[in-house]
Amino acid sequence: MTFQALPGFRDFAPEDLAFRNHILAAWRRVARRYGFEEYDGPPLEPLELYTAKSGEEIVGQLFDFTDKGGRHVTLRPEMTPTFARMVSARANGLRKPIRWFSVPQLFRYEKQQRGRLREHFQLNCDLVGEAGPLADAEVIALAIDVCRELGLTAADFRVRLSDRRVIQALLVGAGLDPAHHPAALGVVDKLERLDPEARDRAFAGAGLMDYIDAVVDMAVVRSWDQLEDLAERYRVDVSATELRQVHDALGEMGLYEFVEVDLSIVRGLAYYTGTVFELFDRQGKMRAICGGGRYDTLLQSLGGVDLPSVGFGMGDVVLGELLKDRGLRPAAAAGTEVMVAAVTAEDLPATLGLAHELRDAGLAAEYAMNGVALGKQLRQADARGARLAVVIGPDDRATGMVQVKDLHEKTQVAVARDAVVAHCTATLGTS
RNA sequence: GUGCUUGUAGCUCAAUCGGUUAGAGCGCCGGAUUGUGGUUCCGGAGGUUGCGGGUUCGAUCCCCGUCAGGCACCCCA
Repeated sequence: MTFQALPGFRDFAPEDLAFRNHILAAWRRVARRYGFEEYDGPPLEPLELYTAKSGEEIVGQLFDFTDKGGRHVTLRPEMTPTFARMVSARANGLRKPIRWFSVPQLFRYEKQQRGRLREHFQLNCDLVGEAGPLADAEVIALAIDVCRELGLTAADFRVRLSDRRVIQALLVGAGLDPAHHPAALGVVDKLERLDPEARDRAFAGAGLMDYIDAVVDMAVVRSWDQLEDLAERYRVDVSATELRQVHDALGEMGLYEFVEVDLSIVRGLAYYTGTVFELFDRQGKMRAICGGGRYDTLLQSLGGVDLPSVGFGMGDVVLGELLKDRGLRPAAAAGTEVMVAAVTAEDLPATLGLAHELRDAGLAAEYAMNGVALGKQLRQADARGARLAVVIGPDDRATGMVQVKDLHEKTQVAVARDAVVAHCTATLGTS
């Protein structure tokens, strides 16, 4: 009988967990750098938390079941409802703007594909209580800096920046009734993946055949000039003030090269009210690394407090694939700092004593348990990444000395037994 | 959930038209080396060819089913 992990779920062997921790540590470093505080909620939530706003349809995408108390529960598919609940309950007492982040493991019952599993870790950053465009720029800058922190450059990824207020103004200018905007946004969201024929079918399916040109014209806007031309053609006032301010603010931060205005970005979720953005790899062969935007009415509808908000989510799967693709997967950290080696079986008790003293001093120490030849033990020391090896033989014990080898510098010195721990601590501390 | 496609050692791959005991590199283990490491040399372990069934004298190879991965759809955290 053999077993394997469920489809879409991952085992994390030490090498894999080291990589995951590498990503999550970068998330936390950068979020704290921006003054964000970490929170968490339950991984299991009442099903109603998600069906209340999204409807029963999403149950098909959830890991839900009935618990022994008869409650209908589900593994959390997203963090926003939990976040809304927690912030709403405390909003009156929290100084604004509220900067909170979380690194939850989220679950979704969907057929897995590359970059999309049934479980992933996601950095969630939300800034609540500030309606101005600098809040939008702040969270976008955070997302960019996470990627930079991990070694990615402007040659590797970009932010595609848009604003639903601008999109909707253009659609109104083209004569499209606001009631049809959600359908139009739904088509725009997948526009770049469709060939002309499929595109026409999508528009027909949405009942928007008469607006194909208008919607496509809007979606191809990549510059201020194009935007102004379009606004002029529709004789509509599209100042795009907020979008320009977000863009300018990121430029002031020195992040201009990472950001491109792109009105084809609309985001699938209905609750975005202003700025929307996504991070993509430059080659455009992967799914989005990160997505987010402004949602000024969501907290009101979910938690009852009326506060403007902006935030994003960034998963570990696509990001990890991009890092691996760019050779940015770090070498595994050394597990052992000092290998204590015994020359003969009679020396083994002495190695046990020294290894434990080293461990008490906070160093990662190991010794060979199976009495293999000294050369073998030193080879093990290399394999384990140890910087130092301490050799103890009968001669050393007779003289009260040990031999300390620096495996990187290829040097060896005799050190008094009583001074070994201090010697190792000093050597490792200065490297 | 639907369609297409792939599945050989821990990893990357090979195996003639369906034909003898399924091979190689890397990795792993051991030895050369009984007080000194990464190189080198020698040796070894490791396979129900994803799993189950069918066709055939004979199946890694052809057919069916199933499981898993990939791609597309659906959906988008």
